[in-house]
Amino acid sequence: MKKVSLKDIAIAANVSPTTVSLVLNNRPSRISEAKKAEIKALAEKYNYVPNANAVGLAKQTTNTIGVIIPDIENPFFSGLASAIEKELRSHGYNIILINSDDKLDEDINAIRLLINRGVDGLILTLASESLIKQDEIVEMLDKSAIPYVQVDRVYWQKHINYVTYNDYEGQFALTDYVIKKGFRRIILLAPPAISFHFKERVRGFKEAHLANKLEVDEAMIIPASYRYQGGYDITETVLSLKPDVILAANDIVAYGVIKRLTELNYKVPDDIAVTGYDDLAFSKMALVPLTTMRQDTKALGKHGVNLLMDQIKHEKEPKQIILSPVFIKRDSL
Amino acid sequence: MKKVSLKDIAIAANVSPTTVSLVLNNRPSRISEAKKAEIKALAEKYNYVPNANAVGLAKQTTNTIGVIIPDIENPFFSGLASAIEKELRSHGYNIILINSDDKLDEDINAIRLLINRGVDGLILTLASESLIKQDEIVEMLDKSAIPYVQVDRVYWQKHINYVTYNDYEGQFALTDYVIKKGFRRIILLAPPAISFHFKERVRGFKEAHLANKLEVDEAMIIPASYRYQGGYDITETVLSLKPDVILAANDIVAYGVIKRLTELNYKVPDDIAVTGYDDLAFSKMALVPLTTMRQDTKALGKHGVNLLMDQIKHEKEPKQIILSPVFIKRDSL
DNA sequence: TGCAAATGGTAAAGCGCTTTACCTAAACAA
DNA sequence: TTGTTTAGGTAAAGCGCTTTACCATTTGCA
Repeated sequence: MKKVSLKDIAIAANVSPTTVSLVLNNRPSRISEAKKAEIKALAEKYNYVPNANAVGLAKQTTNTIGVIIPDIENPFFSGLASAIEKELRSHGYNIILINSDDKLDEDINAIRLLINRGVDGLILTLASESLIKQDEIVEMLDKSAIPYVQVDRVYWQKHINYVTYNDYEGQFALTDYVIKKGFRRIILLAPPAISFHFKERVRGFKEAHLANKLEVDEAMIIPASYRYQGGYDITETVLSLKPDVILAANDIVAYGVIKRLTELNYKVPDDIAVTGYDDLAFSKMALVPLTTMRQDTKALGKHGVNLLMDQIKHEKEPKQIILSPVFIKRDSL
Repeated sequence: MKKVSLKDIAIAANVSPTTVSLVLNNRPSRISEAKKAEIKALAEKYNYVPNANAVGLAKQTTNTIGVIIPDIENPFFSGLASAIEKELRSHGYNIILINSDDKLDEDINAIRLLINRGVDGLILTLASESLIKQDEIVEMLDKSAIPYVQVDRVYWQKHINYVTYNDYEGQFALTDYVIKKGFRRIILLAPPAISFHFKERVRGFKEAHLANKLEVDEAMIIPASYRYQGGYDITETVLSLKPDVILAANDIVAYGVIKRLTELNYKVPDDIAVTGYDDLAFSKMALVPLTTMRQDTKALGKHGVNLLMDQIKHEKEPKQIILSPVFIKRDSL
């Protein structure tokens, strides 16, 4: 029942361990095809699995990727985290996942810790406030010489690998749709003002108005929160603006809004329409199925991991990926 | 920026690597307290982190735990999986997670694979059908000499570590509550007949009737499914039994039932009441907040991991834990 | 025929740690 | 004085793999 080692295979094949290693790793070498086949067959037969610790030790690699996520309780990020985990696992990597609580200090500590732990790469979705200390963070990362990629929240720097969604395009599409539907008192419950997404969402909102020859009322743009409670709390205030539709920063906020609207005896979408953003998995089972822009966390995770693998395994040039969200029509509008 | 090694500490402290290893691992040894303190201080100062691969290689351990889960799409199991992962991570372990699709063959393959990979331990929630081949599976596990624990779905064997919830107690409490509320046409949408939980749930259901001096109508006990679609599909059939309350096997099934009932113009709970089982996280945000029995996946995961750690690190006697579910009153009844 | 190049490998060091067996000097006992 | 403990360490092997430099043969070619 003992595990077979590379040495065992070597003995069985009557060659040196070197040869077996070379063959099984498909290294360029001058081993004859016959021996190669024989060794591979033996490895297969004995169900040989390399000892990851030994490989890691010899190669000076930990087989571990550090992942930093701002808020694992948020279904968008938990979806993202699990997408990243699954994808990394399929590449044979272990994961150290750190929840930064959307705090800059935690981010910096976490990055230090992960570098110190000797991770082979980093996948980062940093705290909103990290934008301020962007330079410092980038320097720290670059100096470590550890490959990294940014996901969802990105610094837009050309030497950094990143993948994110096109906020401008998404918010434009949503707003345009609403305007063409005839709505005129449109509230944008924007992401927090310091967030990575605020600017482009607002730009999309405004340009959609201009494209439809409508004036933009700045008062209708309200930077808010990403949380359920935030949507719930702000709803009553927003009502004083007499909206006929509320474009929430994400699905969760939309649910908060809908909950409060329902309590206040407004019917959604008959009295006031609401849209979300993200298209979370449970949106179909929810109180009111949500009209929203889909941002697929699987895609984000997959591309993020692929970018990192390109860095680690092939040392490719940095690459940037900007995905397009997809408009999803349901009942909330 | 290079990582400090044990040797570096040894040089700094002017002792041998052996000494450093002994001290930092708190091994029984004859190193003076003064040196111990000095070495620990240096390790701290230089931010020394042992190379996991080297430790693993020397100790002949992989620092990896295998986890088998039947259906990661099911929120109960995804909650369980993430609880287990979090807990294992906090103990410094890596995880190989395998989704068996609730299939016996996949379970057996997965167990083989994990043993072969040399995992340090296993956490298992096996396929329902695995009950049939219980002996074979247990033999395979025991022969491997790798510590393992069963979670949620367990074989009730005294030499196996396991943690699960008390189904009898939960179903009794729920049924009793319903009866005392005055309901009489009570449907039990039981778990699948071959499942680990069927028997005890049914027993709880029956004994609650007896305790209230009511006859049990076997026709009202319907083995069903664990899935949303299962609940949805069976609802129309069940209506011919003129129920006034439907006790679903879990929350997901309850949502399926409620969805279908709503489509058929029944009001929940006014026309027909519905209860769930599990208390999934999103039950609060749902169409109808669900009355249910809470089975905390965090607790399950935590106890499971702790049991395993007891085996691995302290070689304790096998232990069994049976948790009590908690009744949660909401609006669906 | 003689030498370079190609062919087909292998020896051995080293990755960073753990662990077992051993060493030396001082303290103590007889 | 000599032998025995005790205190306080250390040397060195080994975990399973990768990798670099180095061998032997055989073949090709002038």
